[in-house]
Amino acid sequence: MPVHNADIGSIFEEIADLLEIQGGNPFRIRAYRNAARTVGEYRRDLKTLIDQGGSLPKLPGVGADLGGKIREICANGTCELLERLHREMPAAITELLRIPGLGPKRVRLLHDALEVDTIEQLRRAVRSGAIRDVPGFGEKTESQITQALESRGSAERRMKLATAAQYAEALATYLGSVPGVAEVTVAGSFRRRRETVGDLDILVAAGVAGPVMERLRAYDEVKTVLASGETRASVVLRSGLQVDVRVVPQVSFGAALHYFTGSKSHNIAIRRLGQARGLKINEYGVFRRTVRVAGETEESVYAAVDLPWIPPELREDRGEIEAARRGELPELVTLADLKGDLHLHTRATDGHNTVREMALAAKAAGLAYVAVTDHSRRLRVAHGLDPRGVSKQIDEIDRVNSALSGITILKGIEVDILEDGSLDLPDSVLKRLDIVVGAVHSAFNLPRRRQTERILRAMDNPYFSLLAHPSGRLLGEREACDVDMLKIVRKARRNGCSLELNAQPDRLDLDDVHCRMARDEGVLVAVNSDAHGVDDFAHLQYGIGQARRGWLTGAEVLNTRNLPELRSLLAHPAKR
DNA sequence: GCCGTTTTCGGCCCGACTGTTTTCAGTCG
Repeated sequence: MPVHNADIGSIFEEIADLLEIQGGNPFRIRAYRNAARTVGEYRRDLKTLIDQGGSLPKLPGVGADLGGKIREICANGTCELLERLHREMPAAITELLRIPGLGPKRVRLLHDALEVDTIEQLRRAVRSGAIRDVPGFGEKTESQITQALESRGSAERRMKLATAAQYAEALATYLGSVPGVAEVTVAGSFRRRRETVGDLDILVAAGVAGPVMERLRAYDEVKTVLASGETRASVVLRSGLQVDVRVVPQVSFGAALHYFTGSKSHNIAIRRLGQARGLKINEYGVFRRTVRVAGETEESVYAAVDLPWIPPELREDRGEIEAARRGELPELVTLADLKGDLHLHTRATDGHNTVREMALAAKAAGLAYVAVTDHSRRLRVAHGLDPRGVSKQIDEIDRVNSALSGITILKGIEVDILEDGSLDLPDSVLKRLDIVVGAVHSAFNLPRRRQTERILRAMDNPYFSLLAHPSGRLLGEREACDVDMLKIVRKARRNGCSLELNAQPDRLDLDDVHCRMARDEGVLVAVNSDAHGVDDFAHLQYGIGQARRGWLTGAEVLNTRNLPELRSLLAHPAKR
C-alpha cells in the first residue's frame, strides 16, 4: 500500500484530534501535531527510505516513540494507537472540530450528553433543541452552530493570492485614511506570499484604536461582524473573505507585525528562543520581566534572539531559523532580477495580442527579452500551430525584431507532450527554435509511473529546454498530476533542462516545496508569466513570491541571466 | 511525547474576545 508522508501526517493529526477530545495531555497532543507537520512536509519519502533498509532521518519533534509509529504506519497503513482510539471514539467525531465554535471540550460534551458523534447527529440535536440543555451551551452558541451548519460546503475555500490582493489593497488604503493611523500592513499568509490565503490579517499602527474599529465596521464591503473588541475585530466581506484587524501602538508595530505575519510555527520557534534567553515575546514587544527591550521594528525582535531579519516568505519553520543562525539565509530573488520571460502567447493561438504588442508590453515591464511560445497543433481549442504556422511565426518574429530596439524576441513553442511522451511537432521544426517549452495538456490522470515516464521521455528529446507548469495543477480546480517530481528534477539536471515556475495566479506551479527541491538538486527554475495578454506580465510578481518561498536566489533562476548567458544555457551542452 | 545556554526531570508560546458565568473556560489566531 502506498503510504506517503502526508498520510502519516494525517494519521498523527487524527490521533491528536481524538486525544484532545478525550482530554489527553495537551503537551502530548502538541507533540503529535508538531510531528504531523514535520513529517507531512518532509521532502524525502519516508516509506521509500524505510523500504530501502535505511534508518529514519532525525526529524525535530520525532523521538523514539513517534519514530516507531512511523515505521508501523509505513508497514500497515495505520497504527495500533489510532485503531484503539477508533474503538473508543467514532472516527467521524473529528469532523465536528471543523465547526467554528466547537473545540475539543464542547465536542466531548456533545458526545457525552447527547451521543452526538457526526455532523448529521449534530444537525438533528440542533433542530430538536436538545443542544440548549447541555451545560455551557447557550442561545448564542446554538445559533452560531446553526449558521455554521447551514453555510457548510458553500464557503470555506481559500482565496487565490492575486484575488485576495484586490480586497486587501482596497481595505488597507481605506483604513490608512482614518485620522491618527500611522501605518497599515497586510500581514499573515498574504505577506508570506502563500499561493492562497484563508483570511486577511491587517495590522494598523495608531495611537487610539476606537476610530479604526468604527471605520472598519462601517466599511461598505463588510457583510457581517464576527467579533469586535477594543483593539481587535473580525469581519466577513461580501466576497466571503474573512478579515482580522488589529490595532497596536507604533512602539509595538514591529513585534505585532512579526506576530501577525506568522507562520504560527515560526513564531513559536522564535518565542522559544526568547524564552531560553529569559525574554517574553508577544505582539506588544520583547520583554525582560516587565521592561520592553525591543519591538518597534521586526529587525529588533529578531536581534533580541540574536538573529538577522528573516524574509516573510521563509517563515514556515522549515529550517530558516537555523539558516539565519548560521548566517546562511539565501539572498532571495526579486522581481527586479528578472531580465526576461520565457513563456507567453499571442493571437496566433489563444493570446489576445500580437507579437509586437506583447514585446512592447514586456519592454515596458522592464524586461530585455521574451520568448514567444504559442501552443502546438494538438491543442485544438487554442488553435495550436502546425509546422506551417510555426514557420509563419518565425518570419513574423524576425520582422518585429528588426523593427524594435530594447527588447529581443526569442522563437519558441509550448509544445504538447503527448501521452506516449513524444512531442507534438517533429524535430525538424523544433530545431529551428531558440527554446522548446514542453507541457502536458491532456491525460492528466495517468497512473504515477506512466505519467512520470511520459515526462521523462519528453525531456530526452534533444531540443527540449523547459518543462512548463510541471504538476499541471489549477488551484481550487484541478489536483496536481501524480508524478515522481524528484525523478523529473534529476532528469532535468542530467539533461541540462530547466523547470518552470508558472506565475499565473491559478497555477503557481512549481509549488514552493518543489522549487526548493530543484534548488537542492541544482536545477534552474524559470519564473514565467504565461502571459496571454499585455497586462499579464503583472503575474510575475506572484511567481517571484512563490520562488522566494522556495528559497530561490537570483542565481538559481534561469531568466535572471542576460541574453548571451541565457542562449548558452539553452544550447544544452549535455545533449548536443 | 519531546527535549536540554537553568534541566535526563520538569518544563512545554501567548493574548484577545465571547458567552455563560459571577470570576472564568473555551475558542481562536
